[in-house]
Amino acid sequence: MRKKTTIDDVAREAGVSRQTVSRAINGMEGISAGTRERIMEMVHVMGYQPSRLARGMAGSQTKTIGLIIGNITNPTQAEIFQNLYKFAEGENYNIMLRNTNYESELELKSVYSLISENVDGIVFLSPTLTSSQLADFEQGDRPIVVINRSVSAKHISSIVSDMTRATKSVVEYLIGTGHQTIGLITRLGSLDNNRHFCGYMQAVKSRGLSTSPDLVFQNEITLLGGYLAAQQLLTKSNGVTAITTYNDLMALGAMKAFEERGLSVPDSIAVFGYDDIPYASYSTPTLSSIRINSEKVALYAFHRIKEMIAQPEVIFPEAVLDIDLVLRESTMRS
Amino acid sequence: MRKKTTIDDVAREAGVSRQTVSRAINGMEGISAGTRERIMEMVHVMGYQPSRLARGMAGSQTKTIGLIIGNITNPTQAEIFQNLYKFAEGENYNIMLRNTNYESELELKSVYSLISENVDGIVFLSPTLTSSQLADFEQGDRPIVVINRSVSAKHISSIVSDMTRATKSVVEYLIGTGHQTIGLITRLGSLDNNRHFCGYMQAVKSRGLSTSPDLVFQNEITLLGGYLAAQQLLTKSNGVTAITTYNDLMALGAMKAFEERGLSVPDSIAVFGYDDIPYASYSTPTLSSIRINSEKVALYAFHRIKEMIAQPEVIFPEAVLDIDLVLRESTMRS
DNA sequence: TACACTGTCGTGAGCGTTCACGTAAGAGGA
DNA sequence: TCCTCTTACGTGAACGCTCACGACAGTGTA
Repeated sequence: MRKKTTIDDVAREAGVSRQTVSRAINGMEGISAGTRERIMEMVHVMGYQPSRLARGMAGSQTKTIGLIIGNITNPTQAEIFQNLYKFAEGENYNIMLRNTNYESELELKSVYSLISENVDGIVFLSPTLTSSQLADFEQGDRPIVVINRSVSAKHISSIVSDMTRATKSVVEYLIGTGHQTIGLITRLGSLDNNRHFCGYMQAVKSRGLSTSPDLVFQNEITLLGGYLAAQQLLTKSNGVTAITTYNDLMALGAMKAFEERGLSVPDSIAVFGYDDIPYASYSTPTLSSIRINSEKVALYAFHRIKEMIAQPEVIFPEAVLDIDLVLRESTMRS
Repeated sequence: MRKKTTIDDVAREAGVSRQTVSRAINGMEGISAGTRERIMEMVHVMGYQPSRLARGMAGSQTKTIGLIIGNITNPTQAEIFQNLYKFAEGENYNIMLRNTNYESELELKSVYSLISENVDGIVFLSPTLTSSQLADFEQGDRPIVVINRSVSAKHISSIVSDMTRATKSVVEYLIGTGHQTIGLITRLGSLDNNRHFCGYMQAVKSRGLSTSPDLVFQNEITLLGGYLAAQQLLTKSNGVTAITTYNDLMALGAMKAFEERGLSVPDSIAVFGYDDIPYASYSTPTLSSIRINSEKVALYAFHRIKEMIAQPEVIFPEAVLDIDLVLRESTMRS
């Protein structure tokens, strides 16, 4: 079993002290250009790589940020992770992932587990916990960035793509193209806390359309969830001619249910998704959706968490990101 | 800034030594039931959580395994990760993810970065590196489990779902239903190392069908990759009536290209996917595919890596997992 | 009584870094 | 010459655990 080379090995070989090697590899001041070069050369030759564990122990930061994610198989969340990972990797940061399956208990537990992992900060990407739950709990002063939720609390900062406004636009668009009865297929959980539902209600009310519990269907945020919700919708004869869904997966599931019942999309029923996942432009019919710039979301989140780590006392304002309506076949009126 | 409670805090409060607390929380021997209970009570009250960093420093293991993944937005890889995460979480193991975008240089770099992270073992889930590349490199004696590749080397063990055999079955099935000219849409990279291609060739040759470079198309393992490959296929008038694809994403992309050209699937051209992602049963037409039991793959990989960590000298045999043909509309002959 | 053994607990060292110092040599000014 | 300041290093401690011991009481055996 070959021993790992340590900073002491390098120091001995280079004929300097441990601390000088540290200064060299961390680009600190108080070292001459000559010695730095000599040390870096030696580092390269010996294949020395500093241990993250020891660095975390001794230093104040671990250069690791935790990411709590609802479900990594969700294409949008996966894409945000991928982008976040890309940025983090570029600055030698580490991402420690926690997959919670949207279970609120597990999400809370994950926060503590990440803290025991000594992460510098936590990014929260899951719609499960309510804003007040997030604001309430003790996170040991570690900065938290919450994506897609407005949370106002110390050490917590938000990055939101305004789903309420986006959904309002969607519903208004559907109304504008002549739809009078619009159904809502959304995620499980309290509706008060559901930005999708809120946007829907705002649009429906402002246009004076009828709102009925018979138009709202909740299920899991998956293909199957959308499929089941749509089946349920079809059991009610409520005259729905268009639906807005919580995300594209639910929309695609719903479209399958409609197809199986011989209902053509968009002629019999129009379907509007959310997230604009890659499948949305490959389905039949192609799916209208809301485009989220996941790279931008990730970039903002990464910058924000870094800022918060560097300046723990500063309170940062909520960042709001643009979204775009992408119109495709599933809502085209012939 | 509230200080974290350490093992010493707990020891002082419980009136025992540090080591006794360690014995209690790690379920070690040499401690009476009474003291253990008293300590655990105190641990709970004080909300003590051992630091993974310190454990890693002091102990021989970090309880962390690295996972090198080609692309987390790929549904199958995401699902395998999710399952691996589930098993790992259950045994208080940590997964450290590396997303490589199939770039071979990044994959090699990731191995070293994971080693500097002091992981106990590495699981490799990406088709990019060849078996010999994997077998060759120095991993500092850390055990490696490679999924979907046969590698025979010390400290490296394989879990494969036999893609060669599965693809052979697919092509034989297509031939059995009357297809004479079968196209192949597969990933980029050398074909020698491509198990999909090998299975295809075995079937085609054994049945005495024509094999031509005009029947093989390579592109990225994505929806777009499949779409582009299919477009290319359509430029050649090669009489293809069925294709087998490297995965479902490519199949779905290809189906879109066929649809755009007015070719109906399966009547004009049959399409067979691979992986059986959730969306395969929601597309129009639904997609025939190969089902991989990703939970089983993850379970095997996790057990294997644990075995290898525990018994570094033992050489484990390759594990081969079953696969199933799932027949759906995209290959139904009317 | 003397001895070995077993169960329960404590002690010191060490993991590989960074941090807050201390120190020595040389430059510059009065 | 003496003092101060700056540059370029080195030194000990600390981070929070585990590991390999050592110690001490109680029990059994000759």
